[in-house]
Amino acid sequence: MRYNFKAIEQKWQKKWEDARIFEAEDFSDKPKFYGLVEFPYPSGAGMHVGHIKAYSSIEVVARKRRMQGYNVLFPIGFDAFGLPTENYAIKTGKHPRVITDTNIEKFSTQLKSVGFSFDWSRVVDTTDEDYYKWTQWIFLKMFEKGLVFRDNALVNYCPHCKVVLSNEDSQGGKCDICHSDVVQKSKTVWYLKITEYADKLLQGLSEVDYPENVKQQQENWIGKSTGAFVNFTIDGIDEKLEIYTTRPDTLFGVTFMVMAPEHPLIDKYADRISNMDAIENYRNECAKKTEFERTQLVKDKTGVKIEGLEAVNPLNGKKIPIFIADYVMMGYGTGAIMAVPAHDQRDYDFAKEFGVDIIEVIKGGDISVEAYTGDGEMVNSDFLNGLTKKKDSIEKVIGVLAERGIGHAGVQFKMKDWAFNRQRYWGEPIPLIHCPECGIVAVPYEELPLRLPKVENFEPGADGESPLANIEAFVNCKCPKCGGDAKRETDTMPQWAGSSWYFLRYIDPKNDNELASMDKLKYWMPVDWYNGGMEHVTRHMIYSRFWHHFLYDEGYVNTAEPYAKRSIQGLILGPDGDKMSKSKGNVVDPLDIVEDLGADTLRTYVLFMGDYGAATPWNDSSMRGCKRFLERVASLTDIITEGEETPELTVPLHRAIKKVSADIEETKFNTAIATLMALINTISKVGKMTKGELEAFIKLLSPFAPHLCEEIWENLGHDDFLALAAWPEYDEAKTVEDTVEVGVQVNGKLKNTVAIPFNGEKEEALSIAKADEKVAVAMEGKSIVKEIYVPNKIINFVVK
RNA sequence: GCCGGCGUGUCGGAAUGGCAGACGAGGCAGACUCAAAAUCUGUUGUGGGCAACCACGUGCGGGUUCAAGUCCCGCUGCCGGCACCA
Repeated sequence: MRYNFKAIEQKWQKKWEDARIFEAEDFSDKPKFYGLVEFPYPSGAGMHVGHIKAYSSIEVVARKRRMQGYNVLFPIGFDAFGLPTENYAIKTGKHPRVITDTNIEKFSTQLKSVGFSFDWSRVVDTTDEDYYKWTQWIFLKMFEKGLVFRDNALVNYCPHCKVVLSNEDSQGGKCDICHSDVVQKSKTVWYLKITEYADKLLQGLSEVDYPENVKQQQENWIGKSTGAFVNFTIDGIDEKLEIYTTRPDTLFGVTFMVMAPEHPLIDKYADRISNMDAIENYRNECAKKTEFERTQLVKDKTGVKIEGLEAVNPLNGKKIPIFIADYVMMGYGTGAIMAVPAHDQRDYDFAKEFGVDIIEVIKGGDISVEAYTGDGEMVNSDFLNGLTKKKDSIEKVIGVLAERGIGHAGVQFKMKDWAFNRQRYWGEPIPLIHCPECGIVAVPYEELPLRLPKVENFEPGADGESPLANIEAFVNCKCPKCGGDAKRETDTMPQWAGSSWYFLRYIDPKNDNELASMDKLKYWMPVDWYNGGMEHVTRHMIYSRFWHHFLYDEGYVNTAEPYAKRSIQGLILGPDGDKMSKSKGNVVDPLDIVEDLGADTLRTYVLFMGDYGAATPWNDSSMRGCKRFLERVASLTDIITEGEETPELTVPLHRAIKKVSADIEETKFNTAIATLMALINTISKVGKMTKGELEAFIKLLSPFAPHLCEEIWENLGHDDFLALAAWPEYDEAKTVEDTVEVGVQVNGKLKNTVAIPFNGEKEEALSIAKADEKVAVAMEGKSIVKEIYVPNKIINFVVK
């Protein structure tokens, strides 16, 4: 058969679409499989090779599952709210709606040209008002449950994008969108209380099948620590200074206190502080630093002593100085710490800088050199003296603190609440109303969706206000509670809102009454296998697990965890080994490859190019090798011979079925394809194969190169779809030869290989090995000390 | 600093403790061709040897084992994440 990929690919894409064979059936007696890929942001640039790699994995699994008799849901949609579209709208004057529709159209055409077996009848678009109605609905449910709150606090702010960012959106102190340095700004913003779910998000990790590094990264991000809250007092005032510590066992070693520069107690007692000028100066300096700069200087501690206030250690009544220093953050714990220089390196550095006492309470280190953080005998510590285990000391001291009412055990999380509003147009309007009488009031459910109003100008206001703030018809409204004049919230939700639940909508995309029906959810959930990128582990994956846990608690979904299994694709690098980027000019356009070499070659290559999880450079000639392979497959129709079986091919074929089937399950696509390449090499040497053998071959290849395989299938006389044919089975007995080649070693050095009966007896195997000339030469004149025989693997003679 | 992961030919990469380098690319040689491309065949870890063959070889040093790329200890380099988190 000649391999005319262009004609073949167009032909089968049309046939699949016309026959609607990839549309999932709700409810069915077949076992279900829900395979999910991260839906794309429909940018104007179109598809990237990274999309192809990301989608090809679940594509292969989904195609295999269909052939294995599963009812498969493999949907696609568009995560279309976001800044690039809005910025493009500002630049061109086109409406984001128009831009989004154009881009979705473009993406759909491109995705179809690669032949992905998506269910196109369930497409969701997060910017569709029938979709974001439910995004707003979930938000209101959270509001009802007290998970939405407003607070004035220091937030991450991107001066370039003029927008407030969440912690997840400003990792490493850089804006996730434009990569400018983020600054800290005091602002009143909306938060979602994700921290209330921190423990559940942590616990849930034990019941899902995620790669170990993914779990670890989430654990790290959540950052649970256990310790104690302790109330120090301020001398002479009826005021407590609460701190959080993981080392309450060192309480007798406290020699000073440190508060974050922004700590509210400073302003409260400003009149008692004699050096407010110095303190204000220091605060100003800190405010000027970016988050990044503030975390840079690890060794050189700065700070100012508060003159006029002294703290009292609640255990021994000792008076100790209080400092402010920027190594203590307002956003973690209570914004104040007890400092134990003898047993904490940061406190040690600070104490050395400021000449504060260092009191050893745990023996074992040399505190004249550095802080000691290990275990040891407690000293200078009253009732703790003599204890030697940290665990025991902590337990005892927490008991005493509780007894005396000055402290208690507690946990802290590094994860912060989710700053949830953006001063932007192209997002879901936040369905809340500010009423001068009633306060914050929810938009009634029956008024959802709260639609984005038409505007002319998408520019954010100079004072950091959302473009919606200028639309009077939108802003001015009646309070749903009291009926009086009120104003709408004008900020919109962040980009991550719509993607936090989209996988639920695929299950019931046209439901007007609920986000998805419970019956359908019970049939399809959880997602059986979700593939995506590492960059979403501490963003989208955390957010969507949070929302899903919430929906589970409220009884709207049937599982706590949304994703049963997660896999990660590695980056495709440019041919030069650098990350692909327009500025470097090393970007590969997948559509060019579809045009020049075909979709089947592209699909096969992105999975063959290397370890699926690793970053791999692009290589054009290596891809042409995949094209050559497919051409050889096409030509197999020329060597078909009559008969049931080609004896020389039986074992290689059964082995390939076993290997390819197993490799796909482990995302080892590269070795699955390599197995088929090796098999075709064997077939070429044999020079002939039966129709049945070719059918088995193309079934194995079809998830990777479906168009070509369908064409061959049709050529072989079938009028049904190969995509729905049965996945081949292997016979374990046929995966082994009667005889096996095993290596024969003398003192661990390979001397030769010999043919031994499969699972042969030791005596027989050893005598065959000894009869081998090279082995005999190597052992000549020596006596055998030990004989090792591992059936079908190795023979080793230890000689002296 | 802490937590992960990795280090194998010219390159991408294979190897449940059991014949290191599957498969692909690239190179070299040959066939076809006026020629080139495409295609096909052979060859391709390093060193030595005309050869059969011999020695060496998975970042470095040690260890366990009949046997180590794989397991253990120490070091080193790279990648990713977290980070004055109290």
